[in-house]
Amino acid sequence: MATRPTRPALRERYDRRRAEAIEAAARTFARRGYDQTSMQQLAEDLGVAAGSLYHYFGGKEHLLIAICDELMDPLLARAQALEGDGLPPAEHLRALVRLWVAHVVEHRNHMLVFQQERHVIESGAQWKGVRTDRKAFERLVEDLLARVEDAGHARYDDRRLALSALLGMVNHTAQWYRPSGRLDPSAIADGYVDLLLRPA
Amino acid sequence: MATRPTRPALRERYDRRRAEAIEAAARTFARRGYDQTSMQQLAEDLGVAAGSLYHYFGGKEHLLIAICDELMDPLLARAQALEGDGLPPAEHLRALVRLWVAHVVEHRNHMLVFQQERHVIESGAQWKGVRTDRKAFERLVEDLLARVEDAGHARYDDRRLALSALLGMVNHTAQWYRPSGRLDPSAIADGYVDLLLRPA
DNA sequence: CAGCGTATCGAATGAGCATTCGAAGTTCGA
DNA sequence: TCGAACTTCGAATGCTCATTCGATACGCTG
Repeated sequence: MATRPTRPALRERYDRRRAEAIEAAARTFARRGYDQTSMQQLAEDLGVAAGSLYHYFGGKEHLLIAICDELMDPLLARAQALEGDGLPPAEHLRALVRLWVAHVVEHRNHMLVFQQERHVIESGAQWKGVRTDRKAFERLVEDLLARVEDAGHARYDDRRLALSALLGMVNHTAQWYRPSGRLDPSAIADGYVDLLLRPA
Repeated sequence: MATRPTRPALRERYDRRRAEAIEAAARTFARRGYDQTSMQQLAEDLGVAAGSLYHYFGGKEHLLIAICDELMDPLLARAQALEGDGLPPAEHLRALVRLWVAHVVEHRNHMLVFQQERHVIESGAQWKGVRTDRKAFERLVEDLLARVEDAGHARYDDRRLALSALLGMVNHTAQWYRPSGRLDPSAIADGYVDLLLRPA
């Protein structure tokens, strides 16, 4: 069962193999669904025996948790880092949405899994961290929208509705984005921001 | 196996029981997930034996198909009916989004299942009808957005991006809407439309 | 190169599940 | 009321799957 090597020389390989497994799992879960994917299939994708996965993960659900953590942790961290840059509200919003869309696009398999398995994540103590991160991120966006409004860059009948709309459009991007598509992540983000920013 | 009674007197009961099963399945699939829900549990929810469900449905997947059909068929039908009303573009859009949000809210369990099982629906011949309906609906919205733009009610850098944004925000509504919430479906719809309509 | 921490294997285990089906019960229509 | 159509039952079937575990192989480190 999941034991990180004590010997430093072995950690790099351990961490790399573990990350590869998460990446492959995200890809396969996104395509076939979490429940429809057996540990056997996952192991085949990686070219190892099924039992070997249990050296890196306590069980199948740990893979799911790892996928969600890989998705939310860096997103929240980057969004929080942006807070310190002291940008004016409208520019801050644009920068945040760009960063966010880029993250969604970069991790679209993670996103698809996250959305598909919403019902699992909503309940269960092992998911508390993921839920907390998501709430913190949404809170951060909401506060920024308030500042955008205060600065006169927009006027919403209902700010929380504007927040939900933004969450919906950005997260939905994972469902249709293709790397070979017409628009790059920045253009997509700007298109969204243009819908949200208009002088009062 | 699924045989609709020939005797008219029995059809009403058959149709009702079948519809109840679909409704209950949508509720439970939305909460626990399709794969995590056993036919046994579904049967218990309905107060019947597991085997009895097979009198109404050929198999578990038929329940899923029925849920998606119940979701898409009436939505597409209502949206198409609206086309005949000859409304000017901006009003037409508002009417369509109101109808659409109301439908999503009314069938939010169906929507959640539809979204969660996206990967199943994307492939497989038995899902062609559902896929066709969704495409037809999206096409209809896209054409309407074009008319809105032509009429000078909005100007999008990229119309398909505006379409994706609208799809994202409306469909996302199923994830947060609560009947006891602050906003009613019309107010939600109007909030979305306000983001999309602005003079060029 | 010896030995321990590490990594992988792969067969075995046991649980859960969708589906089947023959029997028993129920309801309608004549 | 009788027979046929319809409905429900629930135990049996056979499969898939997550997980375990003892054995084996590998590779640092001293």
